Amino acid sequence: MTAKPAGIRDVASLAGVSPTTVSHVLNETPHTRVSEETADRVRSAAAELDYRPNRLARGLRTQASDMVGLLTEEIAATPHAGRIILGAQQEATRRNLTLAIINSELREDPAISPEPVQAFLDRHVDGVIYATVYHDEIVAPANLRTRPAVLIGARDADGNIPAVLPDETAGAASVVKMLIARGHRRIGFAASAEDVPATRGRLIGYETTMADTGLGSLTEYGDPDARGGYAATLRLIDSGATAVFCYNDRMAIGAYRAAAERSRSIPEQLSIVGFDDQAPIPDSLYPALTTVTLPHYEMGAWAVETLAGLIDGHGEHSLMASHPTVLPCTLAERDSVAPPHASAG
Amino acid sequence: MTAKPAGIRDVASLAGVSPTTVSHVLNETPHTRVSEETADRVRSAAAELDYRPNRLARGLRTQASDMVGLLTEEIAATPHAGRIILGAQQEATRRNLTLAIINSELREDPAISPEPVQAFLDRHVDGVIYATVYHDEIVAPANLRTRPAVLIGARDADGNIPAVLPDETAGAASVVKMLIARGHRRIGFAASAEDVPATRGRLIGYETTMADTGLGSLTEYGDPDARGGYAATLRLIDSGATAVFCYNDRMAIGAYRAAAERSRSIPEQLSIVGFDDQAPIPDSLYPALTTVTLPHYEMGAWAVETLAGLIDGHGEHSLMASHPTVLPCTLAERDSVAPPHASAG
DNA sequence: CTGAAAGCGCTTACAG
DNA sequence: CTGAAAGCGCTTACAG
Repeated sequence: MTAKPAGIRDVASLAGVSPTTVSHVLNETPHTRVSEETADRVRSAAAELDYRPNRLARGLRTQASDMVGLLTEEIAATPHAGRIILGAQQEATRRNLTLAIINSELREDPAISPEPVQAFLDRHVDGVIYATVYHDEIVAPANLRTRPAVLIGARDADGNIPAVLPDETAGAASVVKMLIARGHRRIGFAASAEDVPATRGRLIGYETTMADTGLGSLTEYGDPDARGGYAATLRLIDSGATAVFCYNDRMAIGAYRAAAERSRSIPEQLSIVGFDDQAPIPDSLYPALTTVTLPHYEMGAWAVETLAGLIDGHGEHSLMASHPTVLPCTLAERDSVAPPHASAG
Repeated sequence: MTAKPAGIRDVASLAGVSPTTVSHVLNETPHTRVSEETADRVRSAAAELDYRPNRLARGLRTQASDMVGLLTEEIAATPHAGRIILGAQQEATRRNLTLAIINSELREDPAISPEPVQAFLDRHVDGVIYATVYHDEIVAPANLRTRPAVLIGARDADGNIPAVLPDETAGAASVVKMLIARGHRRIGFAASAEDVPATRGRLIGYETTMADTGLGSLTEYGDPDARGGYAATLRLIDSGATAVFCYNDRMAIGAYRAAAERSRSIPEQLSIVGFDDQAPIPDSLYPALTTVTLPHYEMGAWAVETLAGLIDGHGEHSLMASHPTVLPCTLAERDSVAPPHASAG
């Protein structure tokens, strides 16, 4: 019963045709006419034997493994990595591709290490995705250029590899606009002084939106953690802010503490907004934190989709590579925002 | 220059030997004597051509893909999944295996879905790992039994598949022992009423250790989130607890709030301990939360190691399957524990 | 509309 | 100590 699984010749002999014909029918080879009757016989033979083509054998022959490699930079370092992987995996399954994963160490160096890439190439993956969340630009090793590739979270220094990034600036702008629509005027920003794309993008989004609306900006810097958010928020409250927009959710944790210390109830007396939608923070705070969700799932899916296009040769490669694709961050409204209490400012 | 990569025959002709010999040398085939001189020639030819054996071709021939599949149940649902993947991936790389990942949906049903397993089998993976964090027991689909398999986070209902689990009970016990060693007597447990292995194991660890030490247990139930921890801790404080051990870190967030509300400073007037070491909670709280780290990385690595053993046929399969392997949870001591203030109790 | 034959790049009895 | 030959399970020109 659990004999060895059926091969293409088993199907062929059961259907009374040649393996060639079985291959044509099952793969729906274009420009190949097979009579409907024959095709039906082949299909039922395949079904009866529960024939599963050996993907390894096919790969050897077609020089395509139907496998894509995802190289994550220090997967464990970011709590969001899971959603990138999930997006990539689901899109891969949708396209009948298998997703292989290798983790590489987090590195200061903006150059991608060639070893993990080589491990994928040895596997003859059809393409590779490199996912990072820390760099502006990376420089790809030579061996990565031998195959279709796509970047998540960084752009290619040489401008040859398509990349996808979250639209941090628009995300921050949407927060400020929402706060203004609710009636806030004195909107403080608890910024991070780290020099990474996220800090710059969010700060720009905040500042330009404030300026565009004729509002003065109110920025205090702190470390991008609860302690930094606490200190920055204290100063922001003392400067008369009715709403505090935090660089990230971790800072928002500290903002809540600062509000409690200054006896400001949230959201009635102080509105707070975070960024990242980093589980379990927003739902662990009381009231639940209004924040911004990063398009991690979407970036993962985009990467596989784009890679598949490159592999199939629809490569507007150069077009895409010159302008990184930017995916929207979406506002996740929960309970930490209300109109300002006193009409300050 | 970027001509097609060297094949085994290129190496063979450069070294002046047959492909057979190249294969023997490079794979160090046992029971095969090749003169050192010839072997050296082969190795330098391979190095010179930067020969990388085609793993697909080898797999077709040897009927082994050197690929293992990791099936994660709703990878995105758990913030810990990343470390399981990391452990599995690193152990796989160490063994020259490739890790493929497929996510399956979270299901109430304790039966593993056969489809994702089939997707792996079509790929001819050498073995599959099924990782879940929610079930007691799972029932494996028939197609999983055709290949070496290993479970993370659940045991096999039929007792045929080796499994690995965190030692929740011992982890909880170690917390209680530590608290007792610090001088606490009235140690409260903020428990969860959810019926999953983790809730049961931690409660048992708490209760038996208290009982073994002749201490009465002090348990309050709540939802396993910040709000639940808040309510339970309030009751625990009112019952005179000098230390509160929370079922998980999310409850500990609420415990901190409860302590603030009752004007108990942490850790001087109230010690708090969590469980899970769920980033970014412990370091986002002030003072930083002492908690328990789950062996996620280790379970991932164990799974690949065990699977590799099964694949190579060192299968004490049945022995292992009957008794799930249990890996220790380790105490992560930070700043939320101190000796009790007043010698209560 | 269908099939015989070659070949993808390896490994492995087997023979010498 | 070394090599010729077969074959893993497919796909794909090519021929008819």
